[in-house]
Amino acid sequence: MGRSPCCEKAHTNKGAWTKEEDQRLINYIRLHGEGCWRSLPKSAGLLRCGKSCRLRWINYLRPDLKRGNFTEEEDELIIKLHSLLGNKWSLIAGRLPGRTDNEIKNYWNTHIKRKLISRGLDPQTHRPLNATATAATAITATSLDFRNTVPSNIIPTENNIYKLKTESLEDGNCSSSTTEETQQHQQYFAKFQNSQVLDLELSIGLPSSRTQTNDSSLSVNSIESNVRRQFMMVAPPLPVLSTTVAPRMCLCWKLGFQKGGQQQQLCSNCKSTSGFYRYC
DNA sequence: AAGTTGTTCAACCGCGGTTGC
DNA sequence: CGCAACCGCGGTTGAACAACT
Repeated sequence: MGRSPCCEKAHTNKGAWTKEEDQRLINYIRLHGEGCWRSLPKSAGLLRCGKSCRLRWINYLRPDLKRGNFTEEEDELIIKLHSLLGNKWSLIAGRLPGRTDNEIKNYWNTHIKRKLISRGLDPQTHRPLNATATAATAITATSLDFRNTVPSNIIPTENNIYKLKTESLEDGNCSSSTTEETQQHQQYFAKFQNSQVLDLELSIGLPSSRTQTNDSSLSVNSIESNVRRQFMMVAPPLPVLSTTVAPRMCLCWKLGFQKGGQQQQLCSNCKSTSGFYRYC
């Protein structure tokens, strides 16, 4: 025996909400709070599916919604977050107080896509539209977007750990060749080196089968496990961050919430005892 | 003024993970 | 343990409106 159905579809309204329906929903949530969407329509006297009530409240009626046009700062933050998270609208919305995932998704599709194209960038990959495939994969790896294949400059080591090949960049020379690919990699890494953005001893690791299935950290409701899952969602079954070689990565700082030297970037919110760095 | 095309965004749909029975 | 509903998410749709011809 399973649960009983949430609503009788034959007796539910669809389409645009009326002011009366909105008011009923607002009044009910003011009195009883959010949640229990299944029983809400009946209790509130609404001929709507619980799912529809939830959507209406979250996307339109919630009192903390910002409304109005997006600011330039919000635009840039959305672009930055999208380059890291992909189409994870709810995660992106979590970083923009007063904005909903639906609103950001619509805004992305109607405005930001065009904005990026006008800048000569692919809105999905954030790479130059005319970039070569090899250069693109290098950018992909170093910007921690693992949705594509591991590029040739990421070299496998033991235990499924992949390392970025950087030794040829330390003295500014390429020991193997001066191909266009290498030059592009050099330029890209040099940019990071100059701005002290990334520790080039960054390692990425493929999650082992133990980590994926038996690691107790995945079964507990910890932030660390959530972050692991989020990375995996962005990039299954591609690499997740490994902290075995100290990839100091604080997203507060990466997203522009913090300033200063790299070692000070790891805010207390981001540090975890297991060595994994949180979103915060 | 009327018709056509483009844009916006609220709402719906279907899927995957979770949870109650 | 398996089934079925719940919940939340991302993709898509379509009505309303604006801009253009």
